[in-house]
Amino acid sequence: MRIVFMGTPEFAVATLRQIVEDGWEVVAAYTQPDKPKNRGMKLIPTPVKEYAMSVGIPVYQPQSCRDEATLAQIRSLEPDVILVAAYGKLLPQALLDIPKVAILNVHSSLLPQYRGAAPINWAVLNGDAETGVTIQYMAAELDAGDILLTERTAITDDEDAGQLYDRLALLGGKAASEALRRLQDGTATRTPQVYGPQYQYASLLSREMSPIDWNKNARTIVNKVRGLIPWPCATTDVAGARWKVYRAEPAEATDRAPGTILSADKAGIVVAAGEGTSVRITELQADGGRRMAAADYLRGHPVSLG
RNA sequence: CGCGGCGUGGAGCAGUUGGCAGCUCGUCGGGCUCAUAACCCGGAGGCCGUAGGUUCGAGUCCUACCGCCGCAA
Repeated sequence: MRIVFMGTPEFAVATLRQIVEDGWEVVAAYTQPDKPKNRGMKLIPTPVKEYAMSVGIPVYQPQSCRDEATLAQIRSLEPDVILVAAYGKLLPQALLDIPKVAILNVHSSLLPQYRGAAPINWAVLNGDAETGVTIQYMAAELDAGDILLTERTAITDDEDAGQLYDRLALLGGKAASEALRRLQDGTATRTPQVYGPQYQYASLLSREMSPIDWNKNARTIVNKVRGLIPWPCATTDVAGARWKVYRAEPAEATDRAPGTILSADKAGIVVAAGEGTSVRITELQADGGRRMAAADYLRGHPVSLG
């Protein structure tokens, strides 16, 4: 089968790498145009572009997938399957109609739960015990396509969204490869999503979500810390400094007012939270500094209790 | 040329208008203790990111470069 791949970040690279290594014929890779990023606003190639070029797959970076020139170009590749993983743009119906066999998408949640841009983060933010990946036949409506297969995986209490991202990326790659195999074998099934109000939409994260509300209970706060990794990260302002909190865990019960610093030592910085709970911050990053253990931070930055 | 912060013993930081390089932790040795991540005494460990410049004298001022971080994306 001739496969056209579409994807952009590291998550997509995992899928592309998996199908390449499994021997599927990838005739082209579509990815977002290079954009000015990072300090100095240098033009940075996308992870998919870098990987595709390293294995000799032709790379295309159209500004839009809606113009006729781009559509014609994809048609000329005569794909049996288009495989999409975190491409970053909505695809028009005209594009969905191109492949002879199917257009599939790797989505990092158990659809129909968490349709949208940030499914991995929301699963952790909500403290879910389980998530997974879904291979769907793409539909015009975002993440509403029929399901080809799902793979489930447990989320542990102390796993952050960044770690889960890496795991789901690998799982997604394997699932995608399996889906291609089923398409080729003729054993692929097709199950419509049954959507309802019980399902949450996983909207894009924003910096406004960062500040920690210490009136919330410890579990909720810890989930926020885990869920907002690696961006935008949970933050809190302490004694004139702003901390990005990278790792935290629920600590002992307390009757002190939420936001009160109960202790600051080698074990971490314990802050009172809501409902009589408290949170131990064990890893953080202050302005201008690098990410470090709370114990390291305290050596050069005395933190007063209260 | 997008904006800004920072590079100082193993770790995290301070270093005032240029004038002997400090603090907390760790580490090593000794002491106290039933005991300890506690406490006391003592020691080792720094080309102050790199290369130039100004100066009697530079961690500190000037220039370039390297590296790290945040914003912005």
